[in-house]
Amino acid sequence: MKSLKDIAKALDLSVATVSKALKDYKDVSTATKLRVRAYAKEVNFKPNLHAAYLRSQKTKLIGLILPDLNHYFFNSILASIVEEAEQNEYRVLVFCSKESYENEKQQVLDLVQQNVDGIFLSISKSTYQYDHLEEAKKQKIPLILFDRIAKAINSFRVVIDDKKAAFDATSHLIQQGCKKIAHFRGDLIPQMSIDRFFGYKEALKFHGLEFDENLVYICHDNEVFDGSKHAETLLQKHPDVDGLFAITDLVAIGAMNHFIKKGCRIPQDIAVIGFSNWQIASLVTPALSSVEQNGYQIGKKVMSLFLKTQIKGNQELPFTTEVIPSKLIVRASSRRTKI
Amino acid sequence: MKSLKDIAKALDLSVATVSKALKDYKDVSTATKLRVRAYAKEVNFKPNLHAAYLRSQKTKLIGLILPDLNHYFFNSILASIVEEAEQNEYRVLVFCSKESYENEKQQVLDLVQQNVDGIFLSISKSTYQYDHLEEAKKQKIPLILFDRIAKAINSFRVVIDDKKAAFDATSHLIQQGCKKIAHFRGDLIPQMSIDRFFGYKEALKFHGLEFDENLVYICHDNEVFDGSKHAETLLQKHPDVDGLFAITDLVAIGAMNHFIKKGCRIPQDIAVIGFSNWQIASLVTPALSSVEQNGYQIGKKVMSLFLKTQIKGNQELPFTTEVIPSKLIVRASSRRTKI
DNA sequence: AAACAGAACGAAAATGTTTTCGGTTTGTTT
DNA sequence: AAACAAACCGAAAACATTTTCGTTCTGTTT
Repeated sequence: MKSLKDIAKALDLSVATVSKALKDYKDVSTATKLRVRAYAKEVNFKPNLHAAYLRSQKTKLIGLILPDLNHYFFNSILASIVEEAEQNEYRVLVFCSKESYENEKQQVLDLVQQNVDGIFLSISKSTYQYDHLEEAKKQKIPLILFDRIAKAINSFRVVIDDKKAAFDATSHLIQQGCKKIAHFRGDLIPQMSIDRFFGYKEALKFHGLEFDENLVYICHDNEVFDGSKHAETLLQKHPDVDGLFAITDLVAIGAMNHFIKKGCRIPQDIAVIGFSNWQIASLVTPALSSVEQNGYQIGKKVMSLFLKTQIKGNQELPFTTEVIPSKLIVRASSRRTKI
Repeated sequence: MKSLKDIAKALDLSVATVSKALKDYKDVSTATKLRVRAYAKEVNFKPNLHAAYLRSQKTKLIGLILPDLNHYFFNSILASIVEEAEQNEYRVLVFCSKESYENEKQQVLDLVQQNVDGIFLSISKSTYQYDHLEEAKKQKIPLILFDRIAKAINSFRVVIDDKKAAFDATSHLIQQGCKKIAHFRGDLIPQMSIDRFFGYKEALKFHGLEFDENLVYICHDNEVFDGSKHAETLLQKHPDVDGLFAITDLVAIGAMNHFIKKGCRIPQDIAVIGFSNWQIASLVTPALSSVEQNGYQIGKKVMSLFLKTQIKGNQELPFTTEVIPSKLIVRASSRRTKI
C-alpha cells in the first residue's frame, strides 16, 4: 500500500513532483517522469481513490439502484453497467430498493451524501413522490433513470417504447387470426403497465376489434401464479377467448400452464405472447413468443449518457430521452400455421 | 452535502465536538449531544466515507466479485449480500470476472488498492493460480471465498457440499429404478465440477452399479446446447440409457428437449435431474428435479462471517469452512410411479 | 484560600492526493 | 554583465474526518 510519500522518499523527490510526474504535467522533466513511472510500476502503485476524491471531488463511483435483484431483465442491465463501468475506470455501488419507496429514498440520499459521480435508477413500484430525486438534482449529481422512469422528473432517461411494443405484440396476435384477445396487465401505478395497456387498446382499435374491459385482468406481482389465477377465471367467463397478451413472461407462462391443463391447444385455440423475452421463454413448452427488452443495450446507453455528462465539464448537458428499440420474438406459442 | 464543519458553524461548536457528539463520546454533555443529533438528523447528515476512511482506515466498503452476472444462482447470492450489507451499513462494490483469471486478478488487486474492508469472491473457471489472493491476505484484507473456492488458499469459505448433493441426486435416480445413469459433467478445472462427478461415482458404487466412463460427457459452458448436443450422442451410442444427472439445470433442460424430440418419455424412459434449482426448473415440461443451492443462505453466511472478522479487532479469527445444506427437489422429470 | 478533580469543549495533527503559486536554476538575449 | 525567460521543482493549502491532548471552567475538598 505505497503512497506518493513513499515514492517521493525513495526517489528523493517531493510528493508534488511525484504526483505531477504520474499525471504527465508539463513542468516535470522527462527524466524524472521516467524515473517516477518506472518506480511506480515496480511497486504497483495506484493512487488512493478516497484521498484523491477529497481533493478533486471526483469519486469515480456510480450508484446503481434496482427495484429487484432476482429479475432477469434488471440483472442484464446490471451486468452491462458493471462491464461498461469497469472499462471506463468507474466502480459501481449496487443497491436494491426491493420495490420500496422508503428504501429507495434512503439509498438515493445516501449516494448523494457519498458524493457518487452519478446515480442510475429504475424507480420502485411504490414510489409516488420524488423529493429524493430533486435532492440529487439539486446537488448536481447526474441522475439517469431507466426503464421505470418518473414522468414528473426531468432527467436523463433510457427507456423502451412500451406502448409501441405492446401495440406490436397485440397486432401480431391479430395477424395470426385472433379475434378475442385478453390482456393480463400490471398494477395500476407503474408507467410501463399503463403504457403496455394503452398499446394493447390501440392495436385493437387500429385493427377494428372492439375493446372489452372484461377481458382485462390486473396482476399485482407479475408472477406465475398471477397468470394461472387469471387464466382460470378467464376461461370460465369467456371460453371463446383465442388470444392473450400478458405483461410479463412469467404471467404468460402461468396462464399457458393453466390453459394446457384444461386441454386448450396453444396456439391453435389460444395464442399467447409475453413480454421481456427472459431466457425462460425459449425453454418452456410451447416456446413462448415475447417482446425482447434488451437490458444489455439499455445499460450501455445509460453508461454512455453518463460519460457524456462527465467529459463536458461544467457545461450542463440538456436532458434527453433515449428509446431503445424492442423486438418481437415470435415462437410456437403464437405462430399459427397459415390461417 | 453538509459536512461536520457546516454543522459546527451552525451550532457554534467545534468540528471535534460535533464529531464526538455523533459518535457518543463521553466527554460531550448530553445537552449538546442532543442538539447535535437533532440538527444532524434535520439536515440528513451522514459522514463522508472517503474522508472517514483516511483517518480511520475503515472504508465500509465490500468488494464482491462474481464470475457471471447473468446467472440465477449468483444473482441470488448478490441479492442477499447487498441486502445484508445495507443492514450493517456496508456498501457493496460489484465486479464481474466473466470467468477470466486476468479480470479477476486485476479486480482483486484494485480492491486491495482501494482498501476495501473485505473481499467476497467466487473464483472464475479459468483461475489457475492464486497470487492475487495471496496479495489480499498479505494486506490483511479479509477474504471470503464462496461456492467456487480454491483449495490451495487458506481463507474463509462458504460452500455447499457438492459431492454429497451429487451423491443424493444420483441415489435418487437409482431409487427410482434407473440402472444405466449418464452424467453430463462440467469442465475439468472447477472444484464443484469435480466434486459433483465424484458424488455421482460414489453413489453408483454405493448402490452396486458399475461406473462406465462412456456415460460421462464434459460440458464446457454448462448451457442448454451442451445438454442437447451430448444428449444426441448419448442416445446414439447408448439407446438403453435410463437416467441422467446433469451438472446444471440448463444442461438438463437441453438434454430433455432432445430426448423429447426423439420420442423418449420422461421420466419413464429416461429420468432426469439437474442442479441448482433455478426458477426455470419448475416451469419447464416436465418439471425438472433438481438440487437446491440456496444462494440466499450462502450470501447471509458470507456476510455474517465477514462481520465477525470486523468486530474482533485485531485478534485474528481462525479460518473456517461453512457448509450450507442443499436439498433435493423432486419433480416430474424423475418421479416414477411405483416401480 | 489553596488545591484538586472532573466535566465539557477545542486545537491540531494525521490520513493521501491535487493543484496553485512561488522559488531556484539554467540558459539566452541585449 | 545585466536582464530576462524558460524549465524544473517544492511548499503548502485544501478536502472531511478522527482522535489525542490540552485548556478552560465549575464545583468540591482540605
